[in-house]
Amino acid sequence: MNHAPTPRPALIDDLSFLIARARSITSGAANRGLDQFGLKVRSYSVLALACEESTLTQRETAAFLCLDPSQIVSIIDDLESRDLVARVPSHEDRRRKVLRATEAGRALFNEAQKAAAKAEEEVFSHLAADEREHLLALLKNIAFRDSSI
Amino acid sequence: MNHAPTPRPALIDDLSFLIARARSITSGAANRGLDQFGLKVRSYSVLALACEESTLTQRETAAFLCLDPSQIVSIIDDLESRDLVARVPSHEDRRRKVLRATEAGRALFNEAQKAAAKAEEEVFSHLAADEREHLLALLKNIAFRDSSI
DNA sequence: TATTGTTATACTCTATAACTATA
DNA sequence: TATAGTTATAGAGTATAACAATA
Repeated sequence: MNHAPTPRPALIDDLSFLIARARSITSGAANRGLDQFGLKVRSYSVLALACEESTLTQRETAAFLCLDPSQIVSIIDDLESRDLVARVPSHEDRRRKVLRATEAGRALFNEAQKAAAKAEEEVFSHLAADEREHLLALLKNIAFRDSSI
Repeated sequence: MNHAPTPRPALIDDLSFLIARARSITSGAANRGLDQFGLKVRSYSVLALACEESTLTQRETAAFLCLDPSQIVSIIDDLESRDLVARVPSHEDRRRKVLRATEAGRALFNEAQKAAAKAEEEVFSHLAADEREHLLALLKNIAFRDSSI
């Protein structure tokens, strides 16, 4: 006979909960570091993608950032009004607009990236280099498990 | 037709970005699993804490979930109106209200937990048991690095 | 007919200040 | 004076449907 209460995994051992709490902490730290550049995590991420070698369309950018296509419009509007990124129409398919960072956008991103890295360093300071590598690999497995990336 | 080259941005090696994307995926999956019980990740988390051995006050619950104390009120209002949790005033300090799950709350949580676990299983299915353990430890280090928990 | 970017809208989440009752 | 819970409110984030231009 088993009258003991069913063993119940506590919330603190729940992966989803820990990811949610870690996200709250890291995004808060990143936003504080990015504030001086007029950026937030989302606009910073869009700018980062626009600075990459293989630039993406708005649709692809939205998918990569887990945003709805409609959400990305105002973010790009803001970045474009500050001459940090440009919407470049594709001449193969004129519906598609490729995101490309301007020189000013790249310059700002270089500075913003340092600030973001510094802010994140506080959050991850307890982890050794090999632990961060391992965490990176595990998270990539989750974040892109359905993706071909 | 595939106009876009496979995106390989540096952002994909950013721990904060990966945590944010993983959170988006896991919370989406959890919310879909919890919907049938009239719960979301946040109300589920509050109910989970109310079911634990050492119950918390509203203030402590909010801190644990990285919520503002004001945000927790409506969540508890909802759970209490459905007779899933009770606000129990502390007789030592009558300002404090301890959160306690009712029998109905525990019963619902038992079912909801199974659904949440099933939904999360899809997200973490690529990870072996030892990888999940390692991820858990690493995330705990980040999520509670300033905490005494 | 389907897709890209866009607009509009509504809903949820987050952050802040101020209030009440207790200490 | 300080703290726990609460209220009100505004701003940020998220989700959905519909539209014009293009394929």
